[in-house]
Amino acid sequence: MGRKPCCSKEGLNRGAWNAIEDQILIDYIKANGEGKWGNIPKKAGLKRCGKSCRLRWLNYLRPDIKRGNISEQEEDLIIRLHKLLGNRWSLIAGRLPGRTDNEIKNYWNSTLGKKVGGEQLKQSKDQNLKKAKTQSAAETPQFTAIKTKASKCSKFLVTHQEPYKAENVDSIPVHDAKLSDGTFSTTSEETHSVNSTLDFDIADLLALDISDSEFWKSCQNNNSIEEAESSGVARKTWFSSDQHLQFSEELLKDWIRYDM
DNA sequence: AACTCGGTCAACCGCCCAAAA
DNA sequence: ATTTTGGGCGGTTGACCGAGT
Repeated sequence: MGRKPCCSKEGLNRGAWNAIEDQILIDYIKANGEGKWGNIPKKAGLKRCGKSCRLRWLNYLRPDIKRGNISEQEEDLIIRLHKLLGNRWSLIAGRLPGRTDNEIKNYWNSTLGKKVGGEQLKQSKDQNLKKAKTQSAAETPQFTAIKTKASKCSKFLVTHQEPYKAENVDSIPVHDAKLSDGTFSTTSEETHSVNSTLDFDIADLLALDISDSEFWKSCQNNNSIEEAESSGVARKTWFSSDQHLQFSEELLKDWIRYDM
């Protein structure tokens, strides 16, 4: 029943890699490039499963890997992205050059999770105290993090969750959100081309949208987009006439690594 | 010195999805 | 259209290490 394993486990080394195995793998990938992981053990003469080779290379041996000493800026970005994307470690890692999903996941589980969890607990206690004191109407969260399952679709239907009543948009079709060259499909001049290595998916789009919470809140408070705009709150996301998602340079710089 | 405990992190596991057959 | 395969992902495990007793 179920899938057969990626390779026969018999006669294969397991556990920690040694320096000789590392060197064999490095030499092989330098000569032949990444990919075809299943063939590597046989061709390189490694007694390792292909998956194990892939993992060792991607998480440890790759030359562009940054190790340890996660800076305050990186930490802050991880926290913010985690708030938006949940445990989407590979997506989060994709915004942190040189960091791997495994490293970020470990860092979160060992350090940040507790830190953030502790702060959230404190904040929620403070909030409850405040609520009890003021007896004010419960503050309903308008911009909750949406946890999605990883999707590699190229076409999405994004349900619009913002209180954006002025145009009465219930759903925004986003066509060909990621084209083969990594750009967005739109005719607008406002479009920014993004680095083709980015894996833009539904969570990214939602994350961008949620990031504009200040503007949408202002819309709700002012009951119109025009008043929100004139009140000086910067708008970071919008939809063009053909209903393609657009986003400001400011927002891109904030969240996304990109090439202009 | 010996032991326990908790934190860290590399590695493994099983599942999922898309591409290939 | 269906099955198989390869690769990617998040969750979990277990070895290792340092601090505390």
